[in-house]
Amino acid sequence: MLPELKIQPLRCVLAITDQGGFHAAAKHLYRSQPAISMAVRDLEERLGQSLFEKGNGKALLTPFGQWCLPRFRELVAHHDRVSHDTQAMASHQAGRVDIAAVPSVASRLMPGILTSFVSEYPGIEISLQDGHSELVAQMVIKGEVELGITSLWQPQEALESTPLLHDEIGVVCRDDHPLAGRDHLHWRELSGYTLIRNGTSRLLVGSPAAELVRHSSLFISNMISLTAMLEAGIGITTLPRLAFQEEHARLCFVPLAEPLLVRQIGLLCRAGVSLSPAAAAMRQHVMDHLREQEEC
Amino acid sequence: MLPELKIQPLRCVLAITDQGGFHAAAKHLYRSQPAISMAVRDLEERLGQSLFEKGNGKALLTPFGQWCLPRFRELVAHHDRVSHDTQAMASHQAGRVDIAAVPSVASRLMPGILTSFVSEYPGIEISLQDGHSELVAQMVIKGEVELGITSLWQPQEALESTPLLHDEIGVVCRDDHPLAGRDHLHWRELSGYTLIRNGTSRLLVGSPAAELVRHSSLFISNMISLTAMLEAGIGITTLPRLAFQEEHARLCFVPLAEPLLVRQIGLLCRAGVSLSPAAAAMRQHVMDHLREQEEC
DNA sequence: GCAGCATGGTAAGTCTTCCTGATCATTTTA
DNA sequence: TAAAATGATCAGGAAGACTTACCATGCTGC
Repeated sequence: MLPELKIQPLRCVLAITDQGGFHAAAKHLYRSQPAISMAVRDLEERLGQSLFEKGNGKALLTPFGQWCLPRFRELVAHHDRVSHDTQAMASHQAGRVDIAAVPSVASRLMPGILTSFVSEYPGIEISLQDGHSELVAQMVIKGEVELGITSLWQPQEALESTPLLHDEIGVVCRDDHPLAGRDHLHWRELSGYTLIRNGTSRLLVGSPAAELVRHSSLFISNMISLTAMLEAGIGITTLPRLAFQEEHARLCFVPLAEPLLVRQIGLLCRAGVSLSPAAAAMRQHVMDHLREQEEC
Repeated sequence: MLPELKIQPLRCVLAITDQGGFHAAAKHLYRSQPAISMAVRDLEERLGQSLFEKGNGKALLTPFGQWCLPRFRELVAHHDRVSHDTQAMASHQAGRVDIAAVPSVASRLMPGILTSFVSEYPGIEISLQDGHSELVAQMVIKGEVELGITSLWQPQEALESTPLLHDEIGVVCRDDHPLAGRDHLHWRELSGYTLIRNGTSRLLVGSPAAELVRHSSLFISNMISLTAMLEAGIGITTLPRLAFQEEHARLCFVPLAEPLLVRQIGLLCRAGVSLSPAAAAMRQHVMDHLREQEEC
């Protein structure tokens, strides 16, 4: 019942009126003039009414054509808008990525990654939030964010994970601590010192060093409080190297050599659901960026 | 650069999500299932991104697809709206006609014409205004109205006229006037009576009866005033039969037989410009209506 | 007045697009 | 495990759209 109006013939009508003739329209649309004539004739047959006056050699709109013109113009404009937006979205010139990352990654890695990303894809909106590793995984699963960067704990059904880098665990203490200055440590050397647990301490679980955390009675989750404690010389703690804030002059990081503990940092996304173009671009960018950095 | 999005493939995408699958969409659109697959694939290639998840046997939108869906839906809805409105306008189910007519036609003929017209084309808006014959012609020329119904004076370049009916000129007088009751008159019989001129008196110009109006010293343009004068017995006048209001019981109309004077009532429209669908329908309706009435 | 140049319309041939019918690979259901 | 249903793929044919070439008409300038 409803005739299917194609966009091109409508564009022809607009071009004819705007350019003032069939020939001019043809040149403007990079078509031959008969193509324009035929498109118009076909459209007129579809509508059952003439759009242009016949007979006189000029291209004049009929009243019906005048009535149609603004509607056609609107529809074509709408089409072009959708086409343009869709194209931009598909080609990573627009869009939005929501990312979650563990605090260490968010503060140490993301700034560099995002700097180059925004310069490469200026149109993409980015939202970055941090949370501890389980929270990150949960947000990805629930779809609150498209990408998560966190420690890879155990493989989960609903998640697809890509390893990004290894982050070694070490001991953090004040620079006047007896252990400071060593270039590596055995876990047994820590016994006897006050160990402050933190959110990353569970990385020791399952290793010989788990013994240490069992005997620790201090737990500080907030990183700022933790560093304050360490700077005050209250005790020592274990941290992945990434989580260690180098800008604290009085603190130093000593890798744990025995057991050699690393946390695997990886990129999470929902399994089975493909990413939005913007997120896919971000994922690729993160991987490229880290691989590049590794090579340096 | 901008890909030309055709409406049908977009409709396919909507149908797939709404009907919950390619097969269901195919049935819904009266197409074969491969047609749907191919339309989607083509669209995806055009956009450079997938709209549906691949691999798992189900039709699930990708995030990009989800982003596109509402935009596609809007565009298709817009298309259908334009298509529907255009169709309605073209098939006389909607639209607008502006008409001008001389007062006699507006009050005596138009009511009957418009009654049947509005019942046949309920969607068409109508505007009717009256004015003397030259004004009607001017309004048509200026494009203020599309159609005019008036006395055909002299053919004009810018106007295309179609004769509709003949309207004979006669004498109007009070029922106790010596001339009342006659079934026709010779112009000479009027001499000696007080003749009141009116807007239609110039129809006598160029005929032997022109002599009469030259000696008349009363001119009344307003029809209500004129009839009041006639009812008061102040004098007689000449009028086309259509302009004679039969509902005035004390007035009677006597045709002028010598000279036999008629005014030609005709339909005017601008030359060289075709009518809007609604106006074309009205024009046809007016002609049909009067031809039908003539036959009765 | 007539040649030359513009307008748009028409016809035949070619190329592309779109659709169908049959068939396949995979997953879900009984 | 057989059967049914999903979507993907391929070959062939119908329909559309575009191009080249030509025609009819109206205006313009000498």
